[in-house]
Amino acid sequence: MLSQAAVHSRRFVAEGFTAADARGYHYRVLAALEEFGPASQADLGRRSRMDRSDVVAAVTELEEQGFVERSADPADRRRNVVTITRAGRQQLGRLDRVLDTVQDELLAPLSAAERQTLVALLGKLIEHHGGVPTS
Amino acid sequence: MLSQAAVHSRRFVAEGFTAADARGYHYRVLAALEEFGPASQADLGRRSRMDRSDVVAAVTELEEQGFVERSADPADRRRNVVTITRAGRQQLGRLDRVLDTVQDELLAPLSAAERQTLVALLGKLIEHHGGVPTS
DNA sequence: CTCCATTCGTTGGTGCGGCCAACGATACGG
DNA sequence: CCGTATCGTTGGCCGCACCAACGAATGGAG
Repeated sequence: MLSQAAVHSRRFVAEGFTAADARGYHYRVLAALEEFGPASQADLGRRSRMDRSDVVAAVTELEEQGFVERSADPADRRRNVVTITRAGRQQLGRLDRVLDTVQDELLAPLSAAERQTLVALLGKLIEHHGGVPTS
Repeated sequence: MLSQAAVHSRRFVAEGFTAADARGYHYRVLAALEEFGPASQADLGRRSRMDRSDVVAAVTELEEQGFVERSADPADRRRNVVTITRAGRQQLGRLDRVLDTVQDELLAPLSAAERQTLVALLGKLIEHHGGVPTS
């Protein structure tokens, strides 16, 4: 079952993330900022498939850690423009490395060809169900 | 990413389960009881990979719904023997059908051969990471 | 037979991910 | 100008997974 495999995945990811003092939401926000550039929080939510309220919490925490900056949007005073900082990019790099390691661990029993096949199949599933292929 | 696909899976499963007025923990307990017969709660936890405390809650709820019965074990007074009832078996059947439907939905974009491949690959992952292949 | 370690059920708490409702403030279209 | 929509924010809920601690009971070592 997919959920079964996902449990192990989750556990590995959680391990690595807590070691890096971060959570999934943090990574998603940072990744979205790096990929699309500064954005409003609502945009971040849409891009990262997160609820607006969860974006608020994540951005606040990232701001406290100095990984992003919040500033009012002069063009639309409802919006906050969130920008990734230099430190944020470094953190993102760390988390990326964590994910790479985790993925290696997770896919350890599979050959390179099998990994490719698995990724392709999962990609098909995600795409079909309206997912955003986040690498 | 595996987690990505799992999200959709989770959502589908959750939908179906809430429609059937059940949760994942309930299904796991019922399935374990059906497969291995009456068992103590600690055994259920080991078989279903659940924490003892979560087993307590699940069994209590299943008992309220009349799907299982709790009775003291005369041979070991620390234990409660949990038994699945007729109604419980019916509920398990319903949930099994729900899962079948969900799986079809989830794997819709894949051919039969692809599904088989995916299942095989995931099975490999789960087994390698010490998982219990729960169908 | 007496301790000691272990097991069992139970209670209560933590954390993460995902979601919803409501709000005041702002923006925008008719 | 007024209604509608969007944005950030607060606060809450649920499900899954996990941990710590407890009293009661068991079982093995001495």
